[in-house]
Amino acid sequence: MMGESAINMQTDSETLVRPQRPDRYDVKAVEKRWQMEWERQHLYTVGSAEDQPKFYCLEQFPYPSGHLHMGHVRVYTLGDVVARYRRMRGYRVLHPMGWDAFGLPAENAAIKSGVAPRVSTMANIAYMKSQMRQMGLSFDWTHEVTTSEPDYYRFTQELFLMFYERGLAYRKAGAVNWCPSCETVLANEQVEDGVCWRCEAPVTKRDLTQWYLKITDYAERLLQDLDGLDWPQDIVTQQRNWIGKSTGAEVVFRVPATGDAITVFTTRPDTLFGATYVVLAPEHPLVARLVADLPSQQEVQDFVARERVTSDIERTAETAEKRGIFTGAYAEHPLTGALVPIWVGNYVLADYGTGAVMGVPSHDERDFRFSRRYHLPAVTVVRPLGESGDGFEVTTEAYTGSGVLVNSAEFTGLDSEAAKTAIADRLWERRLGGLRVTYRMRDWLISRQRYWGAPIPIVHCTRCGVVPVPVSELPVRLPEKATFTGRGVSPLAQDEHWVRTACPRCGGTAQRETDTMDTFVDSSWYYYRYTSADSARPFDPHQVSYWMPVDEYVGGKEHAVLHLLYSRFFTKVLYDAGWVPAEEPFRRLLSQGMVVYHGKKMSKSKGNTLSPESIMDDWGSDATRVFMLFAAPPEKDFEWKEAGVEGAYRFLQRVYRLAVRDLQAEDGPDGSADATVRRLTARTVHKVSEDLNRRSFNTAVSALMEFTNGLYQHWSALSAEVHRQGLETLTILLAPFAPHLAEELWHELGHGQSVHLESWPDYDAGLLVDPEVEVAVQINGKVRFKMMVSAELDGDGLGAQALADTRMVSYVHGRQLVKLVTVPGRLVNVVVR
RNA sequence: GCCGGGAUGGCGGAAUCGGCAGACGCAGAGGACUUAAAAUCCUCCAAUAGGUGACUAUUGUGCGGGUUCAAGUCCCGCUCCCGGCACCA
Repeated sequence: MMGESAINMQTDSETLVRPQRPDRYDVKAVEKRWQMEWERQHLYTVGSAEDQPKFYCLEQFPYPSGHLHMGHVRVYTLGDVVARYRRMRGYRVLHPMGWDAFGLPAENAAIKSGVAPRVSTMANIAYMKSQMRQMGLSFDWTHEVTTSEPDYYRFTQELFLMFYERGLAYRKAGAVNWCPSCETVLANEQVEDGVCWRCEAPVTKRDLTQWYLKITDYAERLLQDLDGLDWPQDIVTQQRNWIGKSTGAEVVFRVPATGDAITVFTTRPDTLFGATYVVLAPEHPLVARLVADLPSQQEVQDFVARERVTSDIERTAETAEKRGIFTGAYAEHPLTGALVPIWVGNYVLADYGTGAVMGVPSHDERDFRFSRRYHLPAVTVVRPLGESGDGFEVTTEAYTGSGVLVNSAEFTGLDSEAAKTAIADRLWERRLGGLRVTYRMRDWLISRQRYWGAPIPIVHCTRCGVVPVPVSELPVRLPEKATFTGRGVSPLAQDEHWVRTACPRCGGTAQRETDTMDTFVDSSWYYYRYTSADSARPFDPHQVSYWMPVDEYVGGKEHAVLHLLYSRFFTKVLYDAGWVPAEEPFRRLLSQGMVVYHGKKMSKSKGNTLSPESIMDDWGSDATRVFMLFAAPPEKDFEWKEAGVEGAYRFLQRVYRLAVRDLQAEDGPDGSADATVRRLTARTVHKVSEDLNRRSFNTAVSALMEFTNGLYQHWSALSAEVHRQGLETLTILLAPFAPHLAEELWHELGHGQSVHLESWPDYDAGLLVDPEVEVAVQINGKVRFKMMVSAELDGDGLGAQALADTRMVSYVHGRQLVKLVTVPGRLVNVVVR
């Protein structure tokens, strides 16, 4: 109650402060009117004319949190300008929107307030959709998808089954990332600096049997195909680093005492003769067997147990000490036959390479420190190229560079590169290893112990084991009621009625899988569903082959190795299954920067949030859009400034006043500025088109401002025809940026049809160059004066005219002309001595 | 440590292929209109020195070198900032 009256008072005082004036348009009324009109006309529903070239313009769909934030306003504005521009350029444009609607916040809200996730989600969607309408975004809502609805997630489940059939979905027991705050597991991509990407709680480890998607099978293709993408360099690099290809060799160390073999991975097989010990990760499966009958057994088991409870952050910290313990067992060096001790060490990662390394103290910094601490021997086997003779010996720090091999039997004298292959070849001959490529990327863990996600369509039968739910029985629906405790197990597991089911294979009693899928699975294929949102299949193959790939994808950088990597993986699997025609989903990517406020990223905890609705109320959607576009290039972060929106608002009002005045303008006295303004008009069309093609929205807006300034400057000397032509061109060019004002002006200009159905203007290329141009005259590289010349004047003529200029005399007097450089239309440089 | 991106007036930014650095906007100053203010329209606005002045000279794109008739842009060597990865064998 109190809040409401406060809001009313504010509205009243605003009306008092800002009364309507004849020289201003009523932003709110104009924007509202056209939003309703566009909707009535279904203006942005994709047309049926398949003879036009297609353009798929996509922006990352939001999680329906309840309100749009400034980041959303920026992405959707950028995408909307692209979509509107392409439509006017004659493309058939698909510009859909939908909801990434599964996720933890809805479930956490349910725990707190008792409102069912689906109820709060749907309410949030309704509100955010109204905000998008208020922004004047040209979405085609007939393609809307909501990932949490059964008619979407049944297909998410079907895709999971397709992955399962192709051997790309599997269950595995192991230590997994656990977020104690979200009470669920996380994929590797979702752990950033040891903390949960969503809630920033430190991630711990748990031993669980979980479902994975085999993204590692696609590592090489995901890496290779990066080359063909029109993506920003930093995103490509991040993906490349994440995949982390590394070329080296596998080396087998036999354990004579037990008959086992330890395989290690190394990128430096050339240093093999310097290997003086072998280290296993604490989690390595061989550890227990190796120590089984040794006196060290208890001690080693204690060490392993201790290391396994240490968190990843602690264990992988730069400063972490290298701890290890000798197992008491020995392995045989594959080429020298020497017995080397087998250690267990905390610095060896279980899930990279083979989970075991060879220790080469002289040529690896970690091994060097480890060997010093535990007094393990070191042998120098690589001599740097600069060093002469055999005297070189590693003493105070490891030498990790390449060079010439020493102390390496018959390989001595080879350079490192040659030795890598020579040694790998020898290992291969002896069946003790060979060349090998590994990747840093791990398989994608998709199980989540939460309710608000797509149930994994699997049944566990006591007789048949893991059985997929037949496609005909999809969707596996979420139970409508659930008990939300937020305690470590999926709420689905507590619903006995839901869990109990019949085995699809034998009909016996069975239990449903109670984990749901990571929401990144939902968002890995939504852009396919958009093309045919009402299809009875996951998507219509004809629509997909027509629309895909996405021509322009706009989104945030934070998804560089999350959504953008998963979607590429999904697309490759769909391609292999013959479901889609293209191997890459997003041809072109525009990754937009953050909107910063008071110097910091906006967040509730920092208390520096800005509400889009109040800004749009104050200044209107058009001004908000124009400022967003004008303030900075799209990929850069920018600081939200009230004065900046005000500037955009002023610009739009200025355009409006120009139109109102020019509509009443008589012929100027002589039309003497007609030619100038015709050229300015052509130049502006050219500039704005070029800028939109290269996504330089800020300079496009500035060109529109210059155009407006030019029309103001010359208005009294224009014929009525040029007045009108200038004004109509300005209105059309403004349409993608400020759609409401453009529409209003277009109708004021007497047109009955929407400006958004107009074609993008052409221009006469002959008008781009002024007949007279100003060229700079440099003497020895310094601009000394300028002169007006005909634009056609060639280099020789230009040089002659510059030298003949009276102002030239004082500069060249008594000096010798060394060189004359001319750039027609731009400058002359006279070099004298 | 490795990888990527960046540094331009008081501020956001522009300069697309090596060719007049600072477009456009914000802030600021002045003028017009007004009883006055706001709003609007017009003009000025890198620094330093000189000149009443139109102007002239010098310096200037993080720092130091280089290539070139000409460098914000290309090359070499640094500094700092932002982002990503990081005991990955």
